[in-house]
Amino acid sequence: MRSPADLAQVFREKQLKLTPQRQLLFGLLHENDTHPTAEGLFEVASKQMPGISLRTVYQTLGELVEMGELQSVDVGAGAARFDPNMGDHHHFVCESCGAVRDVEISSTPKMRGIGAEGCEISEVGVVFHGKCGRCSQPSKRSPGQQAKKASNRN
Amino acid sequence: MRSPADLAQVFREKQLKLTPQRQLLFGLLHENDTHPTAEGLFEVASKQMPGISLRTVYQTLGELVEMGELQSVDVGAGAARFDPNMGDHHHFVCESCGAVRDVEISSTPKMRGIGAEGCEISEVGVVFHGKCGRCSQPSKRSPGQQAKKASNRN
DNA sequence: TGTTAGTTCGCATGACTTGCAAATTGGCTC
DNA sequence: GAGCCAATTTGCAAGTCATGCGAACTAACA
Repeated sequence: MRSPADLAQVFREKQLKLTPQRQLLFGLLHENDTHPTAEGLFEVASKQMPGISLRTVYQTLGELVEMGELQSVDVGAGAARFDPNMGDHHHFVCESCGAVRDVEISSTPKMRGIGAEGCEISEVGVVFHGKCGRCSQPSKRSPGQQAKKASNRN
Repeated sequence: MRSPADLAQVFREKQLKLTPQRQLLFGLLHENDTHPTAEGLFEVASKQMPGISLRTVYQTLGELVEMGELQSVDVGAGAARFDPNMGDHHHFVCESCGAVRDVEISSTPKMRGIGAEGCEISEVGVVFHGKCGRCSQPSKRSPGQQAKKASNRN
């Protein structure tokens, strides 16, 4: 994802208005690698701009995804996550605390066998499930089961 | 997934009742490799047992997943899919017709880099998105955009 | 400053799923 | 076969996540 300043440029080119709501959301996403949900982003945004609507957050995130400036990640645990990292990467989901992390993999998997013929693959998504470093250490207190609600944590 | 007869045995062992609803659902799942949604399975089941409740379908599917006789597959396109194939495999989703297919992959991806240390991986899910053989053939009429509703098709 | 197309926002709605409690029933004993 | 009881089914309500709609608002340009 570009810097907020670059995004302003892109918006101008596309004749999209640079509203305070959008600026705030761009900024929050840019400084954020925790893969927040729309709801999570809304909560943070609300603190800085009390009147902002959840509807606007969904709207803006949807636009950014359409513009290819943001990707929507579905890790199969409730709400969609939003990831400003548009590089080639995949995700790890901690099933204990719900945190989502970007990961690299050693090689992109290839389909083979029955299903492979005649299919046009446009995208491959790899999601690792397990326990993150913090949650798998038995000595320290686990962050607890928050997978369904965790939204803006690391 | 076991045959319906074997399942009856398993149920008896676990002191679970063998109701007509369960028998019907086991049978339908067993003869089905289309990864139906709960709703899709309910529609088929309703034809053979008009009074059956969608609630019961969800309930029964949930039990089978808990028992490890069935897996719930979230391909990030609306409702969860249910897959009686418990072997090690992954999925291909046609973004045109919504069909879900089992696929094998050449090797299971490995995490590396920043995210890898200290994480306990319990499961790796790979989902290929693209167009299936039928939908990618320009000569034939495409089955159309049904990804959000397709439930029990191949 | 005036205009206007693009935005925001609240509400309603839709899809999917689960909780709850009453009614029903499978499987057991007598 | 009758009776019992816990498991199951069922309908309804409700929760979560996401989007459509239309009125009110506003950024950007003349």
